[in-house]
Amino acid sequence: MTELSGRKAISHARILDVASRAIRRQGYHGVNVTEVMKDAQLTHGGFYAHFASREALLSEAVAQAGADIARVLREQSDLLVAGGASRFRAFVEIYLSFDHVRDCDHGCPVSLLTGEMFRQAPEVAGPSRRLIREMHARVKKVLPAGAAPGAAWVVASACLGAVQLARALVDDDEAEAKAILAATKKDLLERYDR
Amino acid sequence: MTELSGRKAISHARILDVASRAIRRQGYHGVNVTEVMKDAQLTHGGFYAHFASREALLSEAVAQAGADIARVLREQSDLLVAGGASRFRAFVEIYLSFDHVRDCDHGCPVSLLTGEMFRQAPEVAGPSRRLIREMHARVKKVLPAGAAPGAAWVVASACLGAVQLARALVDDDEAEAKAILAATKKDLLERYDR
DNA sequence: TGTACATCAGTGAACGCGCGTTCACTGATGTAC
DNA sequence: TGTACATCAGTGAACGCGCGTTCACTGATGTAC
Repeated sequence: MTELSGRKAISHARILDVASRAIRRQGYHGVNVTEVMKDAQLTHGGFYAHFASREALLSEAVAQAGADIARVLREQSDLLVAGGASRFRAFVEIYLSFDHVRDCDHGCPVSLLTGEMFRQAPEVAGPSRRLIREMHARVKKVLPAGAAPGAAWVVASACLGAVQLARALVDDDEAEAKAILAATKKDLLERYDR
Repeated sequence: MTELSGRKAISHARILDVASRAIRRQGYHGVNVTEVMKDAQLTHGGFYAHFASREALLSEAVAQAGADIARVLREQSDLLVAGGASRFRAFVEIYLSFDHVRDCDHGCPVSLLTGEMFRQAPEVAGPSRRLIREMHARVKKVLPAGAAPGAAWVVASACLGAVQLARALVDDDEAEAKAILAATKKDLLERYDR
């Protein structure tokens, strides 16, 4: 079993943390072994004592990003719910927030990687698809009981599309990016929040 | 002015055609100068007589892909409309078709590139954003007159998200991919078609 | 109509750099007795 | 408690390959007279 407090395990976790941010900010192909190791305060030579290959790193980094965003969504959602919001509203407010569009490093990996998933090797595509299914399950859980079958996919599609479009335009026209988020938020809340 | 029937112009168009398919299938970073030139039946040495740099090619290839999909949508849409469909229904049926998910080479570049747009250099991001705006305008044009402001962004987001999710899952679970498309199609038609 | 010359599109070899991967080695930590 | 040895995590140099870019050259086309 992995000795979680061992020196090597600590390095491993630090590499993964760095990589899970890099893969979100720069995409699958933007992850650079040398750069990741440097950011984790190590030299690149030691990389292969931790991972069998760059692809193995990508695969673990995707999973790490998924665990990250699950925790963040849970924590922020709990806060909003404590303030009186429904679970559904909390999800929508967080996912379609301007901060989420802006802060790629800690954003939802589904919104940052889905467009490239079908181009990845099986070893990387597998864990990536898992994130999509987790997001789908998350949405399903917060939807009101009477929602149509398929509603969770509809909501997930809307959120994913809106965040991606906003991100693509934000540097060029911030107001338009915000308008996309606002329109989608309004639409989803009117239809599903209660 | 460009002599469109000249030998060089013909080669240029062939390179662009190849590149506009490659960029959709393989993404921005997947476009390889040597490979594109080879597929255009030329040697890679001649590339810089046609383009100032690889990025210049990407920029033109994006625009070419946009022109391509505009034509395809227009043609296919006219057929469906001739068969009795509304313009809105035609758009939704085409965009959310299984063929569109499968045939990346000739698919809508917005669905294939949006996730990576914010990571591109300005020279490439500019023409890319233009495609998003064209898609938005296209949706706006086919929406019923009374639609809420922002409805075009909502519809565009839904279509974009659904196609991307379906593409990411189709190799793993074809039925699920089809279910995503069907749910989104049904939802959009119920809300906006008449 | 023919000759000489200039221009043009494309060829193919080479260059340089980045990056994934390998490996001999070092210094620190742990263990046997 | 101390000594000798083994193991472990990380270092830093090097290798090999892919790929964007450059360039001298070739063969074809166009032009002047």
